[in-house]
Amino acid sequence: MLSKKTKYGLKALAHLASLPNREPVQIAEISKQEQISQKFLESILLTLRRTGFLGSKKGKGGGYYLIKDAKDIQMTAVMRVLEGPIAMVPCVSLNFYEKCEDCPDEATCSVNKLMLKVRDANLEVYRNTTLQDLIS
Amino acid sequence: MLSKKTKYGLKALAHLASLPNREPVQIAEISKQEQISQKFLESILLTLRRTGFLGSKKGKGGGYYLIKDAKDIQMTAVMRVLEGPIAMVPCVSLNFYEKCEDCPDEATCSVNKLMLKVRDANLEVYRNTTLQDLIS
DNA sequence: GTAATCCCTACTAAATCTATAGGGTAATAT
DNA sequence: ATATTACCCTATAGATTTAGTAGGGATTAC
Repeated sequence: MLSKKTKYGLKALAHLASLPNREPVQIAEISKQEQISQKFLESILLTLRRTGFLGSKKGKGGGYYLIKDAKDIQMTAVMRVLEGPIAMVPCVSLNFYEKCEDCPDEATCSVNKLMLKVRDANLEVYRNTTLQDLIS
Repeated sequence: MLSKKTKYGLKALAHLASLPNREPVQIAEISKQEQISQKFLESILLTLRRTGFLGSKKGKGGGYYLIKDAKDIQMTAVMRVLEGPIAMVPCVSLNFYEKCEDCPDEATCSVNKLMLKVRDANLEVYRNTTLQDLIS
């Protein structure tokens, strides 16, 4: 299940990407238009700023704006930041690899086999999808 | 994240599929070999029996056994029973479709767009993978 | 200075996951 | 028959995660 955090984060990014320019947009504005709890959205946008997707401007007339072109923002990066590892088990994760305690041998593990395929399929999608592809 | 329920269920199915015949195997045996809490495994196997993957035999010499050939068991079916819907959001689910309350229009929703691709990629994997493919 | 706006930490209610407890029921070997 | 084995079923509880809420602090435009 996709978390609301990811869902809201994606919607916010798409919202910003669909604007003609990169003027700062206030949290309240996005929150209202996308029907998201303002305080929750606040923490999500903060995360997206810290991880390099957004810039922000304080004070009156401030808000958040995209730092890069929408076509240069891959879903792999967005999903990892918002949803966490793309792999469904740590033993097939590229960026967060961990051995399973209970699994004696990955090479013969049925779960590993299946989840490896799933990870590859998902990576393929996320790598080939940019923020730009989600708006239009 | 893959739930332990699914992980254990897959391991149990693979365990049964890797045996030369379809003699009943006791819960305790699977539990021990695959390092799974016996009581938890018990409830998982029960689910798999109720949903038509396993048969069981009571009394001495009893246990669980596969009802169908491993090559005839698609991962789509297994995953739906153990992990739930394959789609990450209900609005792109084939079997559990639900409209999002907060989303005015699916056709222009960025989350919908992305999750549709992800669902298709995952379905492709699960449809083309059988239990037989996981043992080798 | 003041109002607007983002920044940050801590806390909490609810849901979900991962079991565990404790028996009940059916089948089998003898 | 009876003891034994093993599956069948419900309820509950601890741990973790999710989805917020509360409350104030810092910065900027005017």
